[in-house]
Amino acid sequence: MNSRRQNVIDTAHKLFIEKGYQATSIQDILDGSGISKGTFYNYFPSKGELFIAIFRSYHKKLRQAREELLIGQDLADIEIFIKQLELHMMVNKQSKLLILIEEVRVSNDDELKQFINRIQLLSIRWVYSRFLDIFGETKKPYLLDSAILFLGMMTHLNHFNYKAKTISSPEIKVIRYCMNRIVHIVNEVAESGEQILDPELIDTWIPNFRCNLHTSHNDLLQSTLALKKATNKALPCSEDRTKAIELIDFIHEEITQSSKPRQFLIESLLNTLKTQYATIAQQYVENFEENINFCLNQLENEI
Amino acid sequence: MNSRRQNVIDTAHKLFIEKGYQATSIQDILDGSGISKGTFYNYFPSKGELFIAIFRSYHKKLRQAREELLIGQDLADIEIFIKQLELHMMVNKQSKLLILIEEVRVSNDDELKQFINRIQLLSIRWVYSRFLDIFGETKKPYLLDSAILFLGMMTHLNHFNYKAKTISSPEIKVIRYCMNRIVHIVNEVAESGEQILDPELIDTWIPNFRCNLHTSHNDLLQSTLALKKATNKALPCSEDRTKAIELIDFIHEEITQSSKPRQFLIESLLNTLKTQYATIAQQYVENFEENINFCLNQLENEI
DNA sequence: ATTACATTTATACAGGCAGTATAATGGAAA
DNA sequence: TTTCCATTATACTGCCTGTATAAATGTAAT
Repeated sequence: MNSRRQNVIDTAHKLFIEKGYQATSIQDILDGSGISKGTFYNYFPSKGELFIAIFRSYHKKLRQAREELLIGQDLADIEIFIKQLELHMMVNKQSKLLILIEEVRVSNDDELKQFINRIQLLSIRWVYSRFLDIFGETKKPYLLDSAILFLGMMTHLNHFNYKAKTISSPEIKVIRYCMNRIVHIVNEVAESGEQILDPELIDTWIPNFRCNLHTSHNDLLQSTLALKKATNKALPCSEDRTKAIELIDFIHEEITQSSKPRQFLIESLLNTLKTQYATIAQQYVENFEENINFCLNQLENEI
Repeated sequence: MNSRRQNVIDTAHKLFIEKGYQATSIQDILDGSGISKGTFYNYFPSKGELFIAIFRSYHKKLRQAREELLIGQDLADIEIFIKQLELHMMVNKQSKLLILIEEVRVSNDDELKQFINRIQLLSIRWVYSRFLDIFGETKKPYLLDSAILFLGMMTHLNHFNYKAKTISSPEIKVIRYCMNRIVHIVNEVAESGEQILDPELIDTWIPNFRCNLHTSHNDLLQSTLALKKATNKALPCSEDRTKAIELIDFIHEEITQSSKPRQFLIESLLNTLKTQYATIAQQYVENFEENINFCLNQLENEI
């Protein structure tokens, strides 16, 4: 049963928060969740995979919520970025995922280490891409450095601000403090031309990025064509038909052309497609959506 | 024998660098250094203490070399600070201590974790105190934040710069990059008055700081008085006597009054005392020096 | 040279860990 | 009822740190 599995995940998460990952033995988890060893290894191939399962469930929700904050907003608005950071910190505060990651990052489990590494890179890439939104293409050469600095500042300052429990500043203050710093930094380095790392590097660091993209784009193209065909059949009214086709084409282009497809846009448009033009044969829409998600996942490196 | 012990330390260090701390078993160390288990536990009470022994030997040398760079220099000179940072990075590069620390920081061994924690705090305090030298008392309220930001930036940027092996910037470029950033930051936050953490906090974070200082200062006073008495006896020439006494008093005050005694000054003066005024009974000078070192160690928290 | 002491070795052991293997048990669908 | 699958209990492998101990070796003093 799936709820049993989820119960194990929740129990383990609690224990990890209490005692730490390494210090929590599988026996502890068995005792805590009232299952037997056999069942545990039926659910998860290893302790490391259990951790990944915990992380994944949070990360997916977080990524969605983070993207939703962008809906209808100006991507260049720093305040929106700050809201996103607040969200991150809120989730991390209650789930203690960042603290656990710190611990797991250096565990014996090589697979787990690789996973964590990837997570960190993805978070750098996210900040980098948001900085690109905020500061614009002209500042691009300096934004990987800036993203790294920003995360370094945030991590450290947060850590010690957390240590100073009794008189610590609220999280939002730390966020704004670091944002104020980074805005100046970006302008400085752009002016002086100081660069440490070329932003191109980020893609080489994240494995599988864009390597299987070509084939999945091909699949997407197939399903797009099929969907358009079905649309032409389903919508006799020429006006509706044109609009629907335009919609489909836009989505397709957003995914294949943009280096960072706006997920919230795509979701909204897909919804329109499903509700407004319900006469289109469902199977084609579903197939289309499936391929879209596959591509998006690949862009996000399906962590 | 001590060289045997040192050999174990060196072997273990090599293995830790190759395979990591956790992945290196004590059996590996035994095989590598050709000793038996009994001898190992005769040398070190635990694997964690072995790690601490490795770290200590490097750290002590590093601290000395770092202080020596200050001799005869302007403490406010940023270039000197940069030289010190270069030294740090050079040592860390060959010994991989920072990487090992990252790993050990989250091990199961609570004592070890505490030790690492302390190391990190000491390094923050060091940067903070150097910032105080460089930026002056007027900027003091903002310098703990700045020290934390600086270390955060350096750590992160270095990490990823190291990752980009083939085309990575030299360390000195990273240091200068971060220094340029922090100079601007200090001025910014001083102007806008933004503060996250009160510098007073740093002393509360580092345990045992100044708690046993009183008694050791008392001991120092005793040996100072004894030395001055011996000096009076040993130096008939009134001029020499006055100079020697002034010297002793200066050292005593530097240690008891200054919150951060200048070690290079003290060392130099002690040397003068030993060579120029050799007629003073050796035992008193030695006792004096011993007490001085004890006090200094306590200030540095005898890691 | 012999005695006395400290260090070192070899080896067995305790207790804990992750993960495997397997036979017995339970419940649900066919 | 039988078949099938998830679950349980339990024992096991092989690894780890750290302890215990008796025998061997070296070393310094008598």
